[in-house]
Amino acid sequence: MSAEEFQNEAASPPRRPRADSARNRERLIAAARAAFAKEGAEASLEEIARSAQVGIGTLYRHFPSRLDLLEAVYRREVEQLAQAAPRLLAERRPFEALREWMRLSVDYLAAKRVIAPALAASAGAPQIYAASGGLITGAMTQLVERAVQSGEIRSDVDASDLLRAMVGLSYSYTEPGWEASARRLVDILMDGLRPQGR
Amino acid sequence: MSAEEFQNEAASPPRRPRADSARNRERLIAAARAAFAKEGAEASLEEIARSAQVGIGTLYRHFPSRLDLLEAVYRREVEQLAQAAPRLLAERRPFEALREWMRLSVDYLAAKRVIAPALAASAGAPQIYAASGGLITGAMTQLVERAVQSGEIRSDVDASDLLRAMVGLSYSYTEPGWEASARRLVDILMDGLRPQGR
DNA sequence: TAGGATATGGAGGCAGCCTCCGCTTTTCAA
DNA sequence: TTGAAAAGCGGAGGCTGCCTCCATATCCTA
Repeated sequence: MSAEEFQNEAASPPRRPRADSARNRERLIAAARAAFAKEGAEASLEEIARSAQVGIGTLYRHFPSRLDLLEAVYRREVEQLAQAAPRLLAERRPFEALREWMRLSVDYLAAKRVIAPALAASAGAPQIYAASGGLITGAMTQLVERAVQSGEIRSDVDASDLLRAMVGLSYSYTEPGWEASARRLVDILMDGLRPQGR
Repeated sequence: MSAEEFQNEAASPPRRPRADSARNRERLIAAARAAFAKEGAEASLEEIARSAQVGIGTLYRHFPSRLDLLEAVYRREVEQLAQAAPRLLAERRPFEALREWMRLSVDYLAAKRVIAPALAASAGAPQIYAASGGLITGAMTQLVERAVQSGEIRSDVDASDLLRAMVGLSYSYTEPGWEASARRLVDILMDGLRPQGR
């Protein structure tokens, strides 16, 4: 190891990241989110850079591969979904919080639907899913526990039941109108969750 | 309608399709099958044409879109799987025929796995799936009935049970070693099917 | 405010998509 | 068998997207 390298490692005081860099990163994620939702995982990266008003080189520095960008979008989606749980619980009654959260999760499934096949073709999928699974389950547990405690839903369900139901919702992925159908099913499910039927 | 057109429709003795055309079509399907299995649904069409030793123009005439080619490969796969059932039943004992057929179906799932996401992004999926579902169910029914009749498997199962099990097998699609795992599960399942446990 | 670290963006080279049309092969009627 | 028309072939060419590279611009720290 050379002298400079050693110095780099030992003495470098970590600079604050540049403001424009962070801003461009955000723009890219937002543009990518929209593009992937609209065009699928094969959306043109040059088009994404254009719509983020950023050079193609900038896109590639932040996200060296398509998968990196896909992953960033997915991660963001998961984080937002997880963060929504406590916010919803603070804002409304537990039952409505749960219902609203389930609705939000339909968007999450839309993202996952796009990303899963792309991710499947690569290594590194495990870590991403493991992290996201934990966040989702945690959020769900909060919501279900509160709703059970308040007596607004039956007490013999837990987060894993709803998780399974969500997977079921997403099973009809390939159909054209699946999102509308999934939303309808959320309502039905929520009605079914009320103590002693309605 | 013009005079020529009328004549075309009424009096034209249908020419035999050209031999080279049929041959090239077969070559293309075979090359595409290999390429899609190896590279996924995004395999290069020019590469497929090259490996079929056919011009790119020929590929496009036979299969105007990537989806058409994908569909032809899938349809072929389904037909072969369905045709394998009676052949296996003629060749070996019903239990072994069923086991072998289940193993073959892992390859079919591999094809479906590649094609489903591509098909999902388009219209026209319904007809394809409807036709394939019927063929598969028919083949399975034959195999199960014969194995039950001969007393080689328990009598309280039917084709739809196995179909469901197959879907379950394919559930872990995204994992890297899913094919090996699926094959192992086939064996376990077959053991479980023996009358009174083994 | 200067100077260096950091980030930008787009030109350019490459590959894949798809169309178009001049040329070749096959079929069929005589 | 032959010859002409139908059918099919194939690849050049135009276009778009992928990704790299580096001269230039911007930001952070002192």
